[in-house]
Amino acid sequence: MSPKVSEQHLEERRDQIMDAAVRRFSRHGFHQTTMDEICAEAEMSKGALYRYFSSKEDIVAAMYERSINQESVMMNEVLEQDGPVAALVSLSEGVYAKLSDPAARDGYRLAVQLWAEAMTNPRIYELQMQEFELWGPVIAGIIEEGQRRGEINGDLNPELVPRVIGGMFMGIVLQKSWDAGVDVDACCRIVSALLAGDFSRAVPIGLGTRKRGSAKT
Amino acid sequence: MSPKVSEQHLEERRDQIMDAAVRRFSRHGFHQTTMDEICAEAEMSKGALYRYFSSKEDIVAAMYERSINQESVMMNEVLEQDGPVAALVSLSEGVYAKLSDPAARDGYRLAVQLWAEAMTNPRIYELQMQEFELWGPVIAGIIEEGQRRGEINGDLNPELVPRVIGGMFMGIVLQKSWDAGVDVDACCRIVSALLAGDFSRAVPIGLGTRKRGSAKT
Amino acid sequence: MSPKVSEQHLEERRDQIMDAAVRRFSRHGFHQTTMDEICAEAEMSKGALYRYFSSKEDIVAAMYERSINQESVMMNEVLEQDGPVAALVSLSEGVYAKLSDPAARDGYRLAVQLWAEAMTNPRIYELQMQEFELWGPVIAGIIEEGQRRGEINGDLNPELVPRVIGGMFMGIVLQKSWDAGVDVDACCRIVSALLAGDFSRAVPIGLGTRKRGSAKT
Amino acid sequence: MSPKVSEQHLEERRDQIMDAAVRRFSRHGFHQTTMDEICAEAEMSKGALYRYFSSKEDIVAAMYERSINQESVMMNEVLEQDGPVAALVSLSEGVYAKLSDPAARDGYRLAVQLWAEAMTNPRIYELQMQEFELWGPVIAGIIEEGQRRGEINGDLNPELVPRVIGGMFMGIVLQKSWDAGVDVDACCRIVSALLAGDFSRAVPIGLGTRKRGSAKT
DNA sequence: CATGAATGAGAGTTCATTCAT
DNA sequence: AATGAATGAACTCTCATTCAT
Repeated sequence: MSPKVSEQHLEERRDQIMDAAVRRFSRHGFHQTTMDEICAEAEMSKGALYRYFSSKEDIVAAMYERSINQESVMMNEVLEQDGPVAALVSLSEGVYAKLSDPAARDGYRLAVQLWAEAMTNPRIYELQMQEFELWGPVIAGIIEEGQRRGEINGDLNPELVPRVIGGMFMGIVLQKSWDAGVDVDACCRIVSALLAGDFSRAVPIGLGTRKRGSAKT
Repeated sequence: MSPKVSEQHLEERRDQIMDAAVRRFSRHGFHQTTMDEICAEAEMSKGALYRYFSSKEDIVAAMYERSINQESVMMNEVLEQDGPVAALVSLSEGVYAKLSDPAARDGYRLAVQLWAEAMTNPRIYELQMQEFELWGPVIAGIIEEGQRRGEINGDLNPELVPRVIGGMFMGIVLQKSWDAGVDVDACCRIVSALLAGDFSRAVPIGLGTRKRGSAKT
Repeated sequence: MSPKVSEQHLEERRDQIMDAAVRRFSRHGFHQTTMDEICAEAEMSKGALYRYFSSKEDIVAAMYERSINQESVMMNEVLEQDGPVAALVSLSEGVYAKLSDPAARDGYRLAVQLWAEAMTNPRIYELQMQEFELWGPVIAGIIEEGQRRGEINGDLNPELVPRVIGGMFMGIVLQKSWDAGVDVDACCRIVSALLAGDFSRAVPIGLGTRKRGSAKT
Repeated sequence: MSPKVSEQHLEERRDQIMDAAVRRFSRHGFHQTTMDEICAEAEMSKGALYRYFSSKEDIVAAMYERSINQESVMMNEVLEQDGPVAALVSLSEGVYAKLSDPAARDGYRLAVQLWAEAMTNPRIYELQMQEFELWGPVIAGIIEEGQRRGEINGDLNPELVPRVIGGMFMGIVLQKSWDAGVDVDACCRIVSALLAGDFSRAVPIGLGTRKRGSAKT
């Protein structure tokens, strides 16, 4: 019998390390953060840390796994909606809303660090792709449904729409990472307009048919 | 012996170094690239390199300056168009077209590296913002014009539309950096549809007014 | 609860640890073996191990003591023989025979590790000398007897003959440690020939006095 | 053109490092010696050292190569002799004579360290075998010649005689490493006696034929 | 008695930068 | 101007040993 140290304790320690690492990676960068700093931030000795993670890369991999788990849980909630376009907009709103939360800052700034890392590190790349696979097919499915219903432009490749929609989000995350002052809610409204076909009309006049702006009639 | 090295020679040497650095940063990452590697790639000694750049960061800064100069030249060309929406679409097409060029790969992969770097390095951050300032106001101007004409949704904050449109581009760059196989042209068509209000309609019914995608009638 | 753990239990545990350590030291080297590995091999916790031995060096010291005890038992058996040369040969045969046993491999490979260690570690050195003292005087005694009888070259320093004979054995052990394929029995025959004055004759002519090798008559 | 730093300078630096390493390895052991200590002993910075050797193992490998080169030069000198037995004895005398030189102490103590290392490290093992290949075939050749002439016992496997003769030397080296006081010259005389069939005679009497001891008649 | 989580000094190695030539 | 040898602080990771449970 091992003396205490439950499964839970073990998980807590790992979380403690990951949380510390998120903070440092996010604020100082992945490569600029030393293991010593993570230890200090986690209030733990080096030896202890290495008992739970065998390398810096390992910590990052575990972070991905943790967030993939959390996201896949969340995924199933946001889905059911009136129609494809509404689903898309609602999905976006959910996702952008989290960007507004100051508490999420470390998390999405970390993401940017890891995007760069994924370019160069096959293991991180693989995990990044796994995370993408969580969202990509869901959005692609919505698009296909929308195209069947005639609500979404049928000329567009449904496989690639997630790349554009996801890309839009990534781009906003990036800018929010640079500048906490970016008004994500307002950005989200622009995104929603784009998705709802409400951003522009090629020919302005026509008038009566649909009025631009918030006015309904 | 010539009394001084010509301005031109100096510029050529700097370019030679920057080109080498772009290749290494792009392929191996900014932090993973050593000065030795840059020297080897540039076929130059350490001493020579340090004569032209006083640090790794300095090379990156010079890269930004170089690309800012190039882009501001290009800027003035793409502008004049029939109307705001057409201008937007044309701008996008120009910009995405470059992503398709395999020769540009090192360049945009470098960009991703620097985005992460800008998050933690004030000097890089400043330069990144300068680059953004090149495009942001231009797009904002187009949006305002579009809103005046009633062609673009007047509810949207024109200051933030560049963030979304630029963000979309960044997101595609990121994904193209990860996977060279991404079909950027097809993505661009999706972007154009979004910008042209041609992506979706909230109400599906075929009113005949606007033709949607492949749908007949 | 029993008031105290039996002497026997204690000895068993120590043997269990030493056996595990022998295997690891032998296969991976003394310095390359970690306490963790010994624990794993001994199927025992770190805490338990440290209850029986207070350091890595301590384990090695105990190993020496154990083998010194075993050898001194064995010593008394091989001794009585017809004459000094026969005794020497018989002693060698006994000792080399053990090298042929694959089960002894870990043991003699460990020895090589410890020879190197004895060079720099005074405590190990002391133990190694103790082990030598087991054999040295015995062989020296045989030599002196042989010299008295006129069977062994009287010019040779009897104190040093054990060094040469023992050295020969060590050298074979070393080579067998490197290459399990070495034919120790054949080597032993060479050793016996050397000891019996049967290796060479300075003058080749077949004087008939002593038969050489395969030569008949 | 590189600025100074001839081939010779480069070789001197490498020697400087190897010499320092020999001293430390020999006196404190291979594993107990840190790179810092080698640097200090070589009066050189860590960075400088790593310019010449990319790892601790690399230093050892270079040492082997250096000594293999030196030995193979020496090899060709000692060879020609009156007959096989004389050649053997002369070879031994040459080799043991070097052990008596106090200046050689670091070198042969290092050897012992590496013997242990070779057991466990394939690269070192390979080099050790290479070194053995320098001597082994030479001695084997002498033995075969001796057997042809009837001067050496024809029953003995000539391939294995080098193992025994070399082993004898290794065993003496080992003991000299432990105790600088060992009288190597006297040991060498014992070795010579063994090789010359002058160590013992199975049957003591016979008398007149050959008298034991230094006396000629 | 036993456990194994925790410690932290220290190992080998790297690399941006300097500077004598 | 150019060279590349030299520097040494800093890095990631290891491991013998301790001790609360």
